[in-house]
Amino acid sequence: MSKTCNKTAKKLNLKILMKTEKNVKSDLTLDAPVVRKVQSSDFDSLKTTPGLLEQLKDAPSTQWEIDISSCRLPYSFYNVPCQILAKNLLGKVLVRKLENGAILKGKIVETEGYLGLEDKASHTYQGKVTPRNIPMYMAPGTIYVYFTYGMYHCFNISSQEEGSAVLIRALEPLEGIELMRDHRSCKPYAKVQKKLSKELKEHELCNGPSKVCMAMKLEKKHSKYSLCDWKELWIEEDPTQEVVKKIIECKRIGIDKVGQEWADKPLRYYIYDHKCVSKKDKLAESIQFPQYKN
DNA sequence: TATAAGATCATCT
DNA sequence: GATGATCTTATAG
Repeated sequence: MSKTCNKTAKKLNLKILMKTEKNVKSDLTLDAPVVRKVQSSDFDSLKTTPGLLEQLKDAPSTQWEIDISSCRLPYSFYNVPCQILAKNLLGKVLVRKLENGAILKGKIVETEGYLGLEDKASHTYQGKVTPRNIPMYMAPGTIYVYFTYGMYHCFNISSQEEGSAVLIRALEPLEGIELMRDHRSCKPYAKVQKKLSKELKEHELCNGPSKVCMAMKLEKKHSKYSLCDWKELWIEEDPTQEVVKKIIECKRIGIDKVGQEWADKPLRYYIYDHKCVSKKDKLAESIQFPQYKN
């Protein structure tokens, strides 16, 4: 590295390690230098590291693949502010094409917005950059699936603002329901593959962010593909054209530790009175729709 | 219906 | 070495 580069890197507090067998884990596939640690204000340096923000590509190629995904929503749908996208996603249909050709569909009924750099609950708070959260900085519509609690995944979609994304928290199963049940019937534990104690009801198949990932077979290896052109996942309009009128806005789930200001922001959205929502907020419901008594 | 505890490990500090 | 944008089961009311 030249003197100038060193100086720049030092100025940015940016630590770049060249890719070696030793320091790169299997989930990192970039040939470019890998950003290992970046100080809070250095997210801008992402743009100057070649290849770092490039999406993975695997577009539909057969005529059938092109045909079945021809109704996918375009880039312009995702290229809007996070909170708008989170609300607009309600009522849309998430379509998953498995490698064996099976199709799974679910209507999105619950989402959460993570606003990016300012949002204390966001993985990208203060411009933090790690190998895991890079998809949040990528073009709107990029898939971000992360692994959590030792055995679960959560599926997000990047939106317009730097580092922002929408978490998909719940779906209403529409198609491929028996397959979803199969995918959900085994515990996610790596070693103890026990069956669940009871048969899951339809509304229990995707009523939580990790349940969505289990049912739809979404894993972290799917991160960095785009909903705009990946052949295995996309979003469509609801063919029934049902208008989503009653949207509840309330605080997000499971982020109390970040402090009241951000924990309490109304960034969770769900379709009122929908059976597949993971957790209803009775207080928010009674305030926003007082005419419908709980 | 509500709450608590335990599972389990990649990721980050 | 600590933690977590969760889920399931058990228990209490």
